[in-house]
Amino acid sequence: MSHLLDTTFAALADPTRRAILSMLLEDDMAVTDVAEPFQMSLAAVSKHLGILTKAGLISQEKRGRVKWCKLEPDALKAASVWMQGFGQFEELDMDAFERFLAVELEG
Amino acid sequence: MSHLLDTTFAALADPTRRAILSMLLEDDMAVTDVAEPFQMSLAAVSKHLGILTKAGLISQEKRGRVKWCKLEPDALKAASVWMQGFGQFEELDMDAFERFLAVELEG
DNA sequence: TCCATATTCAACCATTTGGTTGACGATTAT
DNA sequence: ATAATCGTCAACCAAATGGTTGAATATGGA
Repeated sequence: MSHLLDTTFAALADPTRRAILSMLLEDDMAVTDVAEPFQMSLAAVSKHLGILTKAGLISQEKRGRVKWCKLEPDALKAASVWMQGFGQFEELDMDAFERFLAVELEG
Repeated sequence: MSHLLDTTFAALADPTRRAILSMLLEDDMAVTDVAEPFQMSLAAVSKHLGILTKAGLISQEKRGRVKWCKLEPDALKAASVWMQGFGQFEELDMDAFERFLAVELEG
């Protein structure tokens, strides 16, 4: 079972985290600025950013006293490949899909 | 915020549920047969199937005393469209993506 | 130096999640 | 009619999740 897919999909399951990813699509942001539009504490947003970082969906780099958050879209590749296998809605990359299933079943 | 994406991604975050989806890719199956390869109780698998059903990823139809489980791949469409927006790894359907972001931000 | 800003940490809390077990209802077979 | 099979339900449990608050750390500016 792929721990990678576990953490990726779990990270994407939360609406706050998806909103954060959408925000980072436009530009890199500091933690404080990421937190601003949300009605929860800074600490809570910081936790969400930690989860996104652990999932590899973003990276964080500290410059001075501010920590910059940057989208890492490649991290969605695994999940995307997995999903493609189930859809008639987009062209099917069956080779990539079966490679992935194999990896996941092996563990 | 899209409750649809919440439930879809949450459903996909569990390895047992992803394994079930892979099994159903080959053919429709009865609940008992779905449960057979797993080392957990039938009730636990039944719960997983309930979660997949609620997420729309599978459907269940009772014929006689056996309940058949069937993959519903279209349910992945929303999640797939959302993910496409973040990838450089596949051709970008930016129109569909922005429509989706709009829906999600409205709520 | 002293204060403000940026961020995390630690402890705590309520809710959800993923599992168990045993009893139960529905259906089929003997 | 009785027994076996299919599947769910209800109650329970431990662990994970998503949030809070207050203190702590690190850096930058006056």
